[in-house]
Amino acid sequence: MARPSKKEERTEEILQAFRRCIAIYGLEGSTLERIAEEAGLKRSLVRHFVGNREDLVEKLAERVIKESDAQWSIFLAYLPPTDTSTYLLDGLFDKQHSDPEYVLVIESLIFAAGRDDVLREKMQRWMKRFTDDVTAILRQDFPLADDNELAAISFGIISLYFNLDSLAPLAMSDIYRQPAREAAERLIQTLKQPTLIRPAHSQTH
Amino acid sequence: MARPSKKEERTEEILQAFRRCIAIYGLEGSTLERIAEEAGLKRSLVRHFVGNREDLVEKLAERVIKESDAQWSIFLAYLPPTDTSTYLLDGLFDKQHSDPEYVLVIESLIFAAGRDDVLREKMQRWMKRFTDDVTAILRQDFPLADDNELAAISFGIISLYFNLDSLAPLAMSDIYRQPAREAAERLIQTLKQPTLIRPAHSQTH
DNA sequence: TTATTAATTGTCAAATGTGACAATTAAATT
DNA sequence: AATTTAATTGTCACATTTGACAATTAATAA
Repeated sequence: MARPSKKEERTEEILQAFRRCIAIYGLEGSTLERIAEEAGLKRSLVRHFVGNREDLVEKLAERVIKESDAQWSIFLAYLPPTDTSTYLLDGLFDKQHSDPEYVLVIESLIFAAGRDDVLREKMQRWMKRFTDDVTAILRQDFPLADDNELAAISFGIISLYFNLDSLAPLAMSDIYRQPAREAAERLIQTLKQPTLIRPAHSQTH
Repeated sequence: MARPSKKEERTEEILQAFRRCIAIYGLEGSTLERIAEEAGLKRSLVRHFVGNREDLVEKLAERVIKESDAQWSIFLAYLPPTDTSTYLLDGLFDKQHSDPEYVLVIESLIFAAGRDDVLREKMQRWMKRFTDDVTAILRQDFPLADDNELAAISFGIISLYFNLDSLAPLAMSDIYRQPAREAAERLIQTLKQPTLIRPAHSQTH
C-alpha cells in the first residue's frame, strides 16, 4: 500500500560490497563506512537494511554458504559418468574456474569463526557438506574404496585447494597452482592401486 | 653508567603476550591495551619498549621466524640417516610435537601479509625456506626423485600441515589429524613406485 | 489529494584505539 | 650525595567506529 521496499536488492548490493571489501581490507578492516562507500550508499542505510555489524557478518556467511551450495549443485549436476576425479580437479584447481575473492571470503569467515560460536557452527556444517560432496564424487570413480581412506584423500584435496588461496597473500598462488594440482592427482592415484595401500610396516623391505 | 635496561626481557615478555593475544583475540583484535594487560604492563610501556603497532607486528614476525628457524635447525640436526620421511611426518603431525598457538600466529601473519609489503616479503622468504627444508628431507629418502614431483609433494605436505590448524577454529583439529597424516603418507608413497608416476594419459586403460 | 510506508539523509554521543609527551621514580656510576 | 640514565606512570588530544534516532524525502494505494 505504500512505497515499495528495496530491501532485497539493497541487501544484495551491500553483501556484494562487503565481499569486495574483505578482499581489499580484510574482514576486520571492512568497516560499515567502507562497505557503504563500496556499495555507493550511506552508512546509515547499511545499518538500516542489514543491521549492525554482527548481523552483517552473519548474513554474509549465509549468503556465501548459499552460493557455494548452489555452485556445487550445478557442479554435481554436470558430473560425468566416468573420470569424475579429473572433473573434480579441473573444477577446483583450474584457474579459470577458481575465484580467489570467494576463497578469501570463506577463509576470513573460518578465521572469524574462531571467536564466534554461531558462525563456527555454520562453517562447520558447510565444511562437512563440502568434504562429503568431494568424497561422494571420488566414490563414483572408486566404488570399492574404504571409507576412511576416501575421507583422508578428500581432506587432502580440500587442504590443497584452500591452501592455494590462503597462501595467496604471499602472491605465489600461480606458482603453487601446478604443484597443488599434481599433489592432488597423486593423492587420487593412491586409490588406483589397491594392493599398494597401507604398506606402512614394510617400508624398509 | 646508570639504571640497567630491561629492554630485552620486556620485549620478550611483550612479544609472548602478543602471541597469546593473537590466539585469543586474533591479530586485529590484539590492541596495545590488551597486549599490555596480558604482559602485566601499562600500554605506555609497550609503546616505550617495542614502539608503535607497526613495529610490534614486525618484531613479532621476526621473533616467530627466528624461533621457527631454530626449531627446524634442531629438527634437522636429529634427522635419522634413513626413513627421514616418517621422521618428518612425526614432527609435523603428531599432537605432542605440534603447537596450535604457534601455527595460529603464523597463519595470522600470512593473512596480514596480504596488506603489508614488508611483512609479505618476510613471510615469503620464510615459506621458501620451509618448503626447501621439507624437500631436502624428502630428498634424503628419494635421492633420484624428480625436482618437480618432489616440490609438489612438499607443497602438499605443507598444505596438509597448515590446514590442520587453520581449520582449527572449526574445533575439529583432532578429527582431521589422522586423515591429514594419512594423506601426507599417501603423497610420499607415490614417490616409492617410480613406474606408477604420471600415468595420467593411460588412466582408463 | 491524502495517507501510508519505506527509503534516505544527517547528526549526536559513546566507546575505543592510538600517538605524544610531561612528570615521576628507580637503579646504577662517580 | 650527586648525577645520569632508563623505567614507569599518567594524561591529553585526535581520529575512528559504531549505535541511536530524529527529520526529510519518495513512492505507492485509496
